[in-house]
Amino acid sequence: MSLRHAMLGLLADQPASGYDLMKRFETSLSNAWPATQSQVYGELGKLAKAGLLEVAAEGPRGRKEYAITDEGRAELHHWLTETPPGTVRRSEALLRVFFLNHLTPVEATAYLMGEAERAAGHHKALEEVERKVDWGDDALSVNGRLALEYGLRFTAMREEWARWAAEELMKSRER
Amino acid sequence: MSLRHAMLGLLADQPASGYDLMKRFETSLSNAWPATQSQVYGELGKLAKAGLLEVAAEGPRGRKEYAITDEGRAELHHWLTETPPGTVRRSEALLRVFFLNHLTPVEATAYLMGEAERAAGHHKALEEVERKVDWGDDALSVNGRLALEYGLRFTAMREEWARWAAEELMKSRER
DNA sequence: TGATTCATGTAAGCGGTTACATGATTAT
DNA sequence: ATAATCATGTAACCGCTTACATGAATCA
Repeated sequence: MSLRHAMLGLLADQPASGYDLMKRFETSLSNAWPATQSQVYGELGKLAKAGLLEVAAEGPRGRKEYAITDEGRAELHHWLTETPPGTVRRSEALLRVFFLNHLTPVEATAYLMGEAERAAGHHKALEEVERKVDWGDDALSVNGRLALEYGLRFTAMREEWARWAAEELMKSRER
Repeated sequence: MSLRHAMLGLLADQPASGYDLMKRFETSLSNAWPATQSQVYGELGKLAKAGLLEVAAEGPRGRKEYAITDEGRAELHHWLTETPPGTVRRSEALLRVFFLNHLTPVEATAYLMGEAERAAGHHKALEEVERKVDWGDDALSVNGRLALEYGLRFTAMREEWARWAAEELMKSRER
């Protein structure tokens, strides 16, 4: 149930509509926890019904601006401090590694080199973000930079690993 | 639809029952693609109906041993070589980083240090696996070692990042 | 006036988790 | 005997994705 907490976290900074939240998901959270429009609107309704949010204002085009309640803040705090983060991680890319023996050496190497390039591309994209965003000293900038650094280290690690793995495979094929 | 390909990949090595597959998921694939018992049995039925698997033999206790068909092998090969790996990665741990500003400095640091320790623990567990498994020169050993190395690098990276992030947070709080 | 942006919602379907339910065979 | 292991299946539920559906307000 991380989506609801992601939304509570965003709304803890300032009130927003579903539409606003979607934009914020796309720009900041998309690499950690993507969400779709229908999901966001659905969850807004549930959170309001549960008393964790309330409709603070209504605007043109049926716009509903949601604000977090004290109960919502308490739930966010509880989630952040009392519950251990879920650790279930699925990686389709890693899964494939287990089946590389069903490919020819050429195909397997091609896959790993492709992985290296995908990681490198992702890394470059993150560097681009780092350059374009003007980072302030505000809380969101600080947190965003921490998350970005995680992404940079992760993509770098993935590229290095993939190149290493390609070499390992070649070595073991020689034997 | 990675589960079906994970199952095809396992069955490409040798025929197995649902029960066998479950054990293999638990030992080798659990870190890349966990699966539950009900999922495995359900998918076996679907794959057999689709002609990618067939019941090769029946044993005691209603045991059904499934074998991959040529069609199944073709599908596995197609998946491995023609389709790009899905890249959707959700990380609850990273998501929380975006909301660290809603915690006190003490709480936030505690969270990051906890992350570092969780990563270190996971790292140690993988080292334990490395020590206990007797790695041969067979295909599964080679692939397994590649995947294990990925895990080792990943957990090391996470620990380092978390310690770095905790320091960064302290620095920015001083200002 | 016509395109773009803002804005909200519903419905079908899929993959995954948890829990329930049953029973045969083998090892102690 | 009885406990552990082997073995298969079903049902309810939840979160997420995709697609559909509608329309008001603003900008060029």
